[in-house]
Amino acid sequence: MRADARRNLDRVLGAATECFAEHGVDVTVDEVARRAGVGHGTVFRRFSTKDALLAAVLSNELDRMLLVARAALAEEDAWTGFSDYFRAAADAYGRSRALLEAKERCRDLPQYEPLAEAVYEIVRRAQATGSLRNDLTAAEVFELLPAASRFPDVILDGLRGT
Amino acid sequence: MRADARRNLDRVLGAATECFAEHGVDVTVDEVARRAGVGHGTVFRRFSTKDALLAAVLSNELDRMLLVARAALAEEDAWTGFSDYFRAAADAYGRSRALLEAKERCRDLPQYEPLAEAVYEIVRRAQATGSLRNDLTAAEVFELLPAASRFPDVILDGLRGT
DNA sequence: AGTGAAACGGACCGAGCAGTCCGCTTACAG
DNA sequence: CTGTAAGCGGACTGCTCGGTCCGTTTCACT
Repeated sequence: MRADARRNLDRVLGAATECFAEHGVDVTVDEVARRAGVGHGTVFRRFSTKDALLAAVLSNELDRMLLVARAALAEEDAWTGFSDYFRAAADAYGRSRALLEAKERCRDLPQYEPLAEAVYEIVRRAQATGSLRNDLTAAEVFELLPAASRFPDVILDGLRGT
Repeated sequence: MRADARRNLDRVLGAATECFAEHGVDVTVDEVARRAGVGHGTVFRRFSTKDALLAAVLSNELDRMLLVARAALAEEDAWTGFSDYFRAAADAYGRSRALLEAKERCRDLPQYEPLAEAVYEIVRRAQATGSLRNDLTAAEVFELLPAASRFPDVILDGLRGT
């Protein structure tokens, strides 16, 4: 790959990450291209559709979350592991509008399955010790993330076991 | 106003309420017109822009919420009043995507100011008795509504005072 | 320096949408 | 019953946006 192509690819991915985070999934490809300092034809050469560009950005986010999830499982205290991961995930949602709006889109990504499994285990473990209330499924717990991005302490208080 | 015009106006408002609730603010005017069983020219004769149509629908929702808020203030127990209103509001958010997506749009409506005042008083009263945690402003409390529409009990647990 | 392939980007296309317009239809007063 | 103004709806316009194409530029290897 030519050096200029590589540089432009990086710029496009960076610009897309920022644009999707700030303006959500409805941001135009033109806006991404402008921020990257390239023509929008260049964006479409690397990512055949706007959806492919979004998928690439989401993919990076999921990769990062998977690392955090693995670290949470390594933590010996179940509640500490859960709340660490929960706060990190809430923070990610708070930083990116796209993550909120494209939650559904993430299900098709290859990273989704392993992340879902790790997260399920984080929740199961915390519920088994009684530190996390057990009247919610793992999926339900993570539907609280948007709210938790603004007020993590309130939500974590609500989630504590009896 | 002619009888057929009146009937069509009602149909359009009803269809718009349903469409905005189900599909959010991006639903097309054509879709609303189709559901109402009229041409879309008819919609635009009554509501000069799509935004005016949305405003009319949101207006109705705010009217309903204002009644509920007044009832909550009439309740003698502060926490009961608060949680009654909070549950009702969460329920409204759960039923309507438009309410979530157009929260900002509501600020310009005439009903907003009186509703905001009533809601502020509901929160202030509950915080004064210590039943509602007081490290959040009224506005912040109601940022939790989207999450509360799914899991009211979790959120209310998190909101209870010490 | 010269050359060929890779990369670029803006002109262009088509779809979908908000909003307009006008010839046709229909309710209702007299 | 009839005249007419209110009401109707679909064809049309203008604009935005995703995606394509191709003439021009740039890289990198010799």
